[in-house]
Amino acid sequence: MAPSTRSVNFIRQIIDHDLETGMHRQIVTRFPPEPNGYLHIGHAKSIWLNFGIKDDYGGQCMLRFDDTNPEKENQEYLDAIEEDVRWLGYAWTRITHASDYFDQFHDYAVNLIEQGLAYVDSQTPDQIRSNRGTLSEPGTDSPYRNRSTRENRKLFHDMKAGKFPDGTHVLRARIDMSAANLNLRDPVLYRIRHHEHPRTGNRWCIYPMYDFAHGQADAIEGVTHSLCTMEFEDHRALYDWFIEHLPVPSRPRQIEFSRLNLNHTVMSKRMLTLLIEQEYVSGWDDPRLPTLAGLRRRGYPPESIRNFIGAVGITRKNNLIDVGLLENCVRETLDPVAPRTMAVLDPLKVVIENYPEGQFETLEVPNHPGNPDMGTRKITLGREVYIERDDYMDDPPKKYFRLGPDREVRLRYAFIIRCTGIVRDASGRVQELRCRYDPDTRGGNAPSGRKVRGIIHWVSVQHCINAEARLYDRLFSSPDPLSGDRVFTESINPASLESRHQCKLEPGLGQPAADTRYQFERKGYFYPDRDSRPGHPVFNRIVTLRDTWARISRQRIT
RNA sequence: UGGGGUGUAGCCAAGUGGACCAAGGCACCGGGUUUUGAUCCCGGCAUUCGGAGGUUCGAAUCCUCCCACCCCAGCCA
Repeated sequence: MAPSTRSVNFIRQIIDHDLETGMHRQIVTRFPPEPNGYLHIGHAKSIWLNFGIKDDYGGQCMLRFDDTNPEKENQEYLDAIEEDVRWLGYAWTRITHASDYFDQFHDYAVNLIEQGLAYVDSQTPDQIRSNRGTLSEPGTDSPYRNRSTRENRKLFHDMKAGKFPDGTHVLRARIDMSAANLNLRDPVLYRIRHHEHPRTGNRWCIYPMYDFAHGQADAIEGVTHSLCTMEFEDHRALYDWFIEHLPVPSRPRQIEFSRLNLNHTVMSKRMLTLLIEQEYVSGWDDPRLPTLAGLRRRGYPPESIRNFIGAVGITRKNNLIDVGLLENCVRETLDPVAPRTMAVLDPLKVVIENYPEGQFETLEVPNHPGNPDMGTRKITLGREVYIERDDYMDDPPKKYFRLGPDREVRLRYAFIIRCTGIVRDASGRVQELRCRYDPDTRGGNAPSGRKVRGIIHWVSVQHCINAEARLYDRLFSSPDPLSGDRVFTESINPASLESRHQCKLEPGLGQPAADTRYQFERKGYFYPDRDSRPGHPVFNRIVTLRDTWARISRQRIT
């Protein structure tokens, strides 16, 4: 982005101000995922924001696992999250866990009890709910709200000691049951959960709620700006209440921004989990998913995701961003660096009748037309080649520049050929093309001065390798699958994955370079999948090239 | 009918009362270059900022009212 167009998002403006006024000397942020699922591109926004601030301001950023609910969290997720953050290109100052501070949180809770600001409530969950009131009516005080400090201290101690079953008591803050902000109606601080925790094992049977853990963890870590998404805005009053009433070591400030929404996909962990469990997709790293693991497997370079987030920006507005913008970001990062190669995804055999049988010739071609530094490679041409099936039409429409009966086209980097015959199978389907080539048109321009508009890619029948290509498209046909009253899985795009098993590739692709995304000329960017086996390469299509012809032919139809 | 937010082009998004008859990106529409219908390049794309009033010499920016959309009633985060 040019300097003149660069603007600073509202959070950085706040930080700049806090630095100028001397409120802070160093900025500390944190990225606080709950380890109950894999990270997706929405998290990338938060990661980009928090770690980006750390990097640009010479500050600190913690990777903090918000592990306050042992029933949903596990080690697999902890590991995956670390890997994804690292892959995205960020380094944390420290890894921490909310559970690192369980002792401290407990002491804070006792502190509130001593101040008369917390009490043990022994109502049932149903009673608590119905006594909370509604959006427009105040709640009702719990009959246990006025227990003595002594009694509360004892009960809380017994909760901690494991003397009660789950759900029998909770510790609540004593704030205001008639507050307009529901979060202030005596929120639950601790609940009993006889459940093993991935890190603290069986040491605890009471676990703090998010609201009671998050801000205090921020304060303990010296977080200066606690950045979270808009749905926590109503919680800020509670966040501040704890900070004010507890002897915390610092005073963090919560600032909210809006989460990222992408069209033609779903982002919520609940929906992603459902797609995986019901096997609509193959797992958390299915290349159709917006998870970081999925995007990584698909072939998205981390840089392209960072650029995308930067392009989208940080605001407080609801948004639904066009996935086309993401696709544009990959193309933009891949175009200058991806080595070119020719690959035929849907092969149609062409026999060049006037090319001598058994004869081959080698052509030296550039790996990147715009960057000679990327070198050249040698490819082989012979009498038989494969071309793309849709580079031939029996009855070509206007503006179709490719092959048709008695039409000419250039084989990229090689000769001009003319289609002189069509071989069909019993059903009439084109099985093979017979062509003649003009030996004077090798490589450069035609001596006759003849211009051929169409250039198509090809591969030598005798020299290509067979491969599988997985062509991905958006997972949902609907731009906003969760809207409307249909079940969201009904709008899953049946063509979101198309596997082609008979692709013909240049032989060099048998051993693809490590971590390299290739451009299959005219077809898109491709990345080797981990399902590849010796003799059976598998490539994922990251994204197609921009395709003006597809647009023109679409217009013709509509 | 309670509280909290947000409204600038099809999608994002700058703009923080005066050089705004409003940046930039994506998309879209032209045109040029091109042995990828790719890339690249040039041009077009809001007399108007959710609406209506008002303050001011001057308003997208301030005030008033109205409208629309989003979030909140887990012992989830």
